[in-house]
Amino acid sequence: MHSSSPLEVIGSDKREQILQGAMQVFLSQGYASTSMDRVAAAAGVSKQTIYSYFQDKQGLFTALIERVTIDRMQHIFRAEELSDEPELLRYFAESFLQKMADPEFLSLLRIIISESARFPELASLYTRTVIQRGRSILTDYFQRHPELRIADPEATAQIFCGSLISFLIAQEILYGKEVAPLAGDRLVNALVTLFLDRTSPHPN
Amino acid sequence: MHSSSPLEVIGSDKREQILQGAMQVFLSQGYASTSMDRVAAAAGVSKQTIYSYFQDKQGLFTALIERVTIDRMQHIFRAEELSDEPELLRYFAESFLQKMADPEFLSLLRIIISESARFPELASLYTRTVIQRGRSILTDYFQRHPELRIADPEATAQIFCGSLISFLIAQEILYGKEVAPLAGDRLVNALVTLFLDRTSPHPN
DNA sequence: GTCTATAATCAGATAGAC
DNA sequence: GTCTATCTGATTATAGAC
Repeated sequence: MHSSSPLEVIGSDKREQILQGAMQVFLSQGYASTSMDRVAAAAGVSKQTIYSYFQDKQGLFTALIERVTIDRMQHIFRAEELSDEPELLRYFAESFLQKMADPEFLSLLRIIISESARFPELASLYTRTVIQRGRSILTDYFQRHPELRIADPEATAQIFCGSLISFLIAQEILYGKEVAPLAGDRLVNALVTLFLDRTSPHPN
Repeated sequence: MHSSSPLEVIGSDKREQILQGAMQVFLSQGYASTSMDRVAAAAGVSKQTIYSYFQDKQGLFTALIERVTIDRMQHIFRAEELSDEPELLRYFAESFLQKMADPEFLSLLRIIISESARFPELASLYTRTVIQRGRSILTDYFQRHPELRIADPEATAQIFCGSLISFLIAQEILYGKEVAPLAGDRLVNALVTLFLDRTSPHPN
């Protein structure tokens, strides 16, 4: 650990290469169905090279998922500072839905759920970063907007985020797109309406 | 098939026995990590007996999941006729949450998501029975209650069911119970409030 | 019909050449 | 440091005894 190129900070190149290959295979095949041979082939290195960078299959998988989880979390909530405009509820829903609809994020969500029993610490990490984060942003927003008359900001934030996530699971993972299609626009409209109509009672 | 214990009526006994064993192992270990040896041991039969009732591992898994899906669906929506009382929204949420919180249902949901790529037809069946069913019950309800001013009943029904399902995923599968606990009562209250407050504007 | 024993394949992990 | 070749054990599926 004393070899001293100035830019060594970025971590080893081969390690990155292995993680890239591992990502392709693990995210599409799942943990148990992924063989180290396929990871080696996808990464373009030999198996022994993988074992020199990672202790075993579990170690590789854990390192990979931890990294992808942190990456995705930062990407989704990057500078997502909710200002105080009322239309920001809609903006949050739209951008949340759009960002989480990318294949890599959906694969991550699927594998986190799949392996939640075998790797509870990964599921817990996911909950603490992605889910908790989204919930607390909205909780803060509801607390700063008493005119929305949200009695329980935390539970309501869970409802808001949860309806978006389960929409993605149903449509994109469980083939709802083909079986019972529902446009994302309609979901966002219905969701925002549910909240915004509370400020101005209907003219009746 | 001529051994004649009086209780032989229940359809092939061995087939049922195999499915029971398969359920234990598949639902807890997932598809790829389940070996036919363990299924045989759990069912108390030999491997060859399994192969005489089912074509192969995929065939056994498919038959099992199809049956469990239909079973659970009928159990959850049994006589769940939504009458027209307004408090039925709360009753629906409570009973939905309670029935879906049982371990067998959660394991089924988890494995359906896990294997959605390898067994798309199982995911599609799940969507058509469980998800579509819940959504359409609520869609009908919203359509029969125009005083709730639901512009898009279908999308709104998806939001209602979705927030319940994702709550279970977060709390029960992704260790939210330990990391960021949130009581079911609070979720149901917040959810119902969101809908019922729309009928009677606030006194302001 | 059901079991024991076995075939053929493939997995994760390691040893040793360069 | 990286690769080729290999070991050990487990897996799916089948053949043949009773």
